[in-house]
Amino acid sequence: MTKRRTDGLSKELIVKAAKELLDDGGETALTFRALTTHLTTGYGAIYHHVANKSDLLAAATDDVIASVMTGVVVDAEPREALRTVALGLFDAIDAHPWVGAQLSREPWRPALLAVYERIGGLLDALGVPERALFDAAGALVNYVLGVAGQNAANARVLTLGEADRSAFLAKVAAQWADLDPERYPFVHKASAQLREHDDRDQFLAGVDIFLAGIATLR
Amino acid sequence: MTKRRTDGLSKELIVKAAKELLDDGGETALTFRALTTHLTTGYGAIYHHVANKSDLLAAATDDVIASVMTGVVVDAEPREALRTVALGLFDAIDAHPWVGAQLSREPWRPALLAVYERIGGLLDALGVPERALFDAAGALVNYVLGVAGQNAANARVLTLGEADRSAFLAKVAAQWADLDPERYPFVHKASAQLREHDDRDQFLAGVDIFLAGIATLR
DNA sequence: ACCTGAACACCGTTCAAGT
DNA sequence: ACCTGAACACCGTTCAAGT
Repeated sequence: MTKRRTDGLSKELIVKAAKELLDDGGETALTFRALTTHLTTGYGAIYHHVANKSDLLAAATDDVIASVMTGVVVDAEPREALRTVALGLFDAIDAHPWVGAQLSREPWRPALLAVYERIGGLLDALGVPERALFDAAGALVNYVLGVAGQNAANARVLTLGEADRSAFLAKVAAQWADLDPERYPFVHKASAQLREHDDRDQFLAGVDIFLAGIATLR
Repeated sequence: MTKRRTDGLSKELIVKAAKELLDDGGETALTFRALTTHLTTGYGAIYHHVANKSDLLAAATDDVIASVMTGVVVDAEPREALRTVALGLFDAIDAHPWVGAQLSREPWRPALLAVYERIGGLLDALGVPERALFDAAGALVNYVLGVAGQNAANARVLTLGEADRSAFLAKVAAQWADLDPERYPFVHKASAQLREHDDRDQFLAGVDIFLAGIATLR
């Protein structure tokens, strides 16, 4: 009954609106009701362009990953390029935490395909022998997505309730420190480092451990 | 109006029922309605023992991980024990795919704490220098959970629609093979290995790459 | 203290009807 | 072909009322 859209709707427009809702309010903010308001349209119009919510989330994820994959410069030598690509993914998922949960859902989607291609290609350029290339790429991709997803989960918790990162870390670190050193020697000892650590640095340290391990495959 | 429970309800009983629903029907099968039927009780009775659905999922996850951590034998030398623990987690998440999505949600929960303690302790026993221990443990835990989660996502897809694993892998491998070798040289080449690979073996190969990388930190 | 179940405020998705 | 919005079949959660 209200006025009809004059400009045509499209999947791109819907995905763009979905990304805005997700970035602003997290995964729970993406509802078809919010979308219809945002786009001043009806449910059917949206369903005419996307199959369902899952399809919409996947398309939004593809979008974010694709822009990382095309945006990152890789004219550096393979080792440095790998670190750059990994950091690019880390930062993108940090900026769009909802991507983290999505990536592990449908590994055959364009998003992950591009990631495998880029990382596999760079490992090849690094001189990893062909027989080990598939396993090495799989392991590295999974590490990158695993950490990034975990980090995104933390980011989600922070935006929801907690005041700020350092206060949150201090709280968890205090819990770790309070644990019985007899039963939890490692976690107890690690509490100080937990409080002070930088997620990005630790992520990169892991990438380096990986690359060092891969170097032994030669 | 129907007859009242005579035996008392408890959080343990609720968590047990939740695990059964999750194992049988996946994440979507866990609803409070299904729980009330399963336990022949009302909503309020459940909410009297658990705070909300998220709390219930976390408790069920803690349960699964705890039984892996106590069940796995670790009198082997550290390197072998690490592989055993990693495989135990992999198999548990494979058997309970819903755990995969949960683990990355609240890293300060008992479940992840126990994992960090075990893996950190074994890395310590392996001789990783103290300054590198925190980063190494973080990286390895994230790798293990990342792969396991990804694997669980695949398992979820398989139980939902696809006939069987090899048919599914063959389909995705065919898609990879069809890609333009100019644009996707790595993925195109890797399609044969994708079709034939064993998830468990590839997972262990990744753990070994990691341990090799960690060995260089000495 | 523990349990019951109607009710509330949401969801995703469908579909007859419009242009 | 594309869009509208009422309606349907679900959710998680609350809460007055019971024992």
